[in-house]
Amino acid sequence: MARQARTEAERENRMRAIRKAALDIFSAKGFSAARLDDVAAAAGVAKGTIYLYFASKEDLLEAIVTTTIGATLAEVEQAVVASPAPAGQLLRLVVQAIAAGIQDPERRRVLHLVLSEGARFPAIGDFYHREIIAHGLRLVRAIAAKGHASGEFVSDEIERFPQLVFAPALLAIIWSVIFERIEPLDAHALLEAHLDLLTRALTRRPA
Amino acid sequence: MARQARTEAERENRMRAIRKAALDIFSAKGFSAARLDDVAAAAGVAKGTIYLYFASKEDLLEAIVTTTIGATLAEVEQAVVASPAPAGQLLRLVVQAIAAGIQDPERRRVLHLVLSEGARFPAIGDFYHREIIAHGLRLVRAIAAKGHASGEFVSDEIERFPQLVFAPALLAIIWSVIFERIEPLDAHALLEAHLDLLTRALTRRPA
Amino acid sequence: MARQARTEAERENRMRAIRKAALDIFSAKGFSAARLDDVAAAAGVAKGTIYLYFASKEDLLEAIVTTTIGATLAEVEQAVVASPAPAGQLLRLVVQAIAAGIQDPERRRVLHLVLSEGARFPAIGDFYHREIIAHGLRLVRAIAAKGHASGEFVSDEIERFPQLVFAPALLAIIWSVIFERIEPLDAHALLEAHLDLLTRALTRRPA
Amino acid sequence: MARQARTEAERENRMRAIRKAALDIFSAKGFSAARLDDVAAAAGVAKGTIYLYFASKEDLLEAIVTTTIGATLAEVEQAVVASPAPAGQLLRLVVQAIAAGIQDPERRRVLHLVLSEGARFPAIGDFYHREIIAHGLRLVRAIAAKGHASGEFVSDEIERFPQLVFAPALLAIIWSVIFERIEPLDAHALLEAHLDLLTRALTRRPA
DNA sequence: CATGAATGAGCGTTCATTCAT
DNA sequence: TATGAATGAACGCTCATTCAT
Repeated sequence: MARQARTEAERENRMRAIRKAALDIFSAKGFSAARLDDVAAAAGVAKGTIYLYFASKEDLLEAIVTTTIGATLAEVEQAVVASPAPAGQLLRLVVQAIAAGIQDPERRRVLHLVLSEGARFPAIGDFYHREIIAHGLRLVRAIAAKGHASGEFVSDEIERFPQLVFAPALLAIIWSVIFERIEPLDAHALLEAHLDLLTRALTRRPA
Repeated sequence: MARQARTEAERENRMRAIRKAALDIFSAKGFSAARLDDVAAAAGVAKGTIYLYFASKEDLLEAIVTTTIGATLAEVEQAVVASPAPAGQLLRLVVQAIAAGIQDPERRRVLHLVLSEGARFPAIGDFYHREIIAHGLRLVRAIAAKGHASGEFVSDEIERFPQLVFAPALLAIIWSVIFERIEPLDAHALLEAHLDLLTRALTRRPA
Repeated sequence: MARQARTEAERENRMRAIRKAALDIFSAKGFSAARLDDVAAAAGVAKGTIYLYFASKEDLLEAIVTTTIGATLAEVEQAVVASPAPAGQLLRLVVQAIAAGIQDPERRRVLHLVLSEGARFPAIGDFYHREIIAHGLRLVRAIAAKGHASGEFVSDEIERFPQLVFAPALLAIIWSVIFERIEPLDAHALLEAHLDLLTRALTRRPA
Repeated sequence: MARQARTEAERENRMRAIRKAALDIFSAKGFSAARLDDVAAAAGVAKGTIYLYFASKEDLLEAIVTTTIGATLAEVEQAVVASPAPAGQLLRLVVQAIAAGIQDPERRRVLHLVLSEGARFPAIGDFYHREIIAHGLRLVRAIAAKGHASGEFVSDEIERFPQLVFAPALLAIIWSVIFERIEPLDAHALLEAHLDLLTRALTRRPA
């Protein structure tokens, strides 16, 4: 029998362990095909124990997604809001934050889960849009508006479609899960190149 | 002979109907959660009939993916190979072909299936990489090389990372499946903006 | 694999076999404690087959009850309605019909199921009251009224409480299931005695 | 000593509370379907505590039955044994004791438990027969014999089948659990009518 | 003693696959 | 070839029982 979790901290540890195990199994097999037996085994608990912490398999999936929010963007948001730096530099901060964010394999797996299962579980799509996507888009739009207003940016594409800033990161995540073993991709360098292109396309060049 | 031909045509029709139905169901529920009962019902055949045409549920999934290859890129590939047009224009052709390719909801569903299930079914990942991805990357690389050699393109980012050309399309597909209902996205305009940015960044022509 | 039931008659046979097996198991273990594995084994089918015929375990229980209605009382009802015989004799017919009805061990088991599980499954209580109880009470009341009107019966107890006519049968059923092995009870003789008492009490003829 | 006594009293209180709660839950859901979680909650103790007082769920069921013996019949037995009263009057006492006994809803629930689960748990059947049934039958037989011997009773039906005296009470219990909500039944009046019939059938009438 | 977290066997139900017709 | 009844392994979830605290 696993040590009983009587304090709140122990409880939280136990939940984390189960979520971690579930993420591994869900990522490997897909949510539907994953078996809670395997999750339990991976977490080192009995099957029934999972239900002491999560109401259902689906609830466990949602817990995985909702507890793995990157603080990354939030920090950047803070830093950017009142920064006097030029827009180009702020954009660089954002892309670098994204790059850092998808460095962690665990977070990458969570993101892939969102992409794979989000369509079937509206709660996940809603949550992710509300907590992550919306913030990211707002942030990019703010920077784009600033750059546009100051004359630093020559066009408004990323103001209209801030998603363009994040698209390569999305591709990197998917690539790492599906095609990495066939043709490796240096996600970091990819985002560097992306940033270079973005910067060159947006910022006014010296005469 | 005629009888054989008629039978063969009927066979093909039947397979198509099953694949079509399966795509609908798989997309709606996810591969694992989808039930062949529903597929059979949607295809208007008995459950056992499916097994006369496909060896297993997984085989059916692979058949869906492998038979829905866009001829689009192949055509473009033909057109581009010996074209005397400037690289920027060729790139435009490619992005427009991509835009056209993801216009069709059916193909979008197939692509989402690849993204969702590709990780679990190497055959799908392999196939998709070999038949679609590799072609696309090679095509973009060829254009990039041409543009670079002629001095039309000032940098080599998309030669090193041709994936950057496709990333927004990928995002559009995923967005349409997960976030469309929350926040609509005009995929066509998105790709237009993407092309503008890309062209400007690569050619660095005066604003 | 059990022979496929393609005709309606075969289907009905299969259903009957499953119901029969379920009755055996439910009676032996109680509805809740009974396992469908055992039912399937007893019926000679695979577990999944049960679900081709019954929507759920509970549905199977209801099917057992609703398909084992004694035609007995119905026949008596017919016979009694327009009979010119004295009420005492009609009452005798009813009690004898009851006696015959609980002779069959299978029907006795069904009745015990109703008594044991009826409290938890209102549908069963409703059905049984509507299809069996109500008929029986109405029948007895009609006889009692007739006897009373003609002066044959000197009192109205069984008109007010027709249940009194059936009570010993109920006891016999329960006794046979719980106490028979400890102290046997001759249900037939019990009902005979009951009828004697009843007749004497109602007609008050000299000893 | 005092400490021991207090502890013992507390122990008994605790057991009573658990039995009471268990009776409620077992009655509502049936023994098998009842959950000890609910019993514990209803008793205001932790689930594990139940096992400090009862060896198992089944043991708890048996405890409920064996501790809820009506003192009623025992009292009557005492009163009847050496009474000079006529048999008819003694019979009246017995039936009234029965009526009083099933007035209490708690005892009615216990009786229904015995009827529902007695078939599956021989210990319960045995106990109930030994402690309740046998006494009741012996008592009625004694009265019947007395009445017969004295010439007060004209026949021996209830000597041969003393169960007939109790049958309506059994029916009343079952009715209250299953059919009451559909068609109410006045148990007290039912037993009154039963007694009237019995008395009229048995006792010699004045010339 | 009391608690309630943990266990793990168990069960109702599902569904991909098979096969008799 | 097509059907759909039958199969039986599998899985999510439950809950009586145990045991560390």
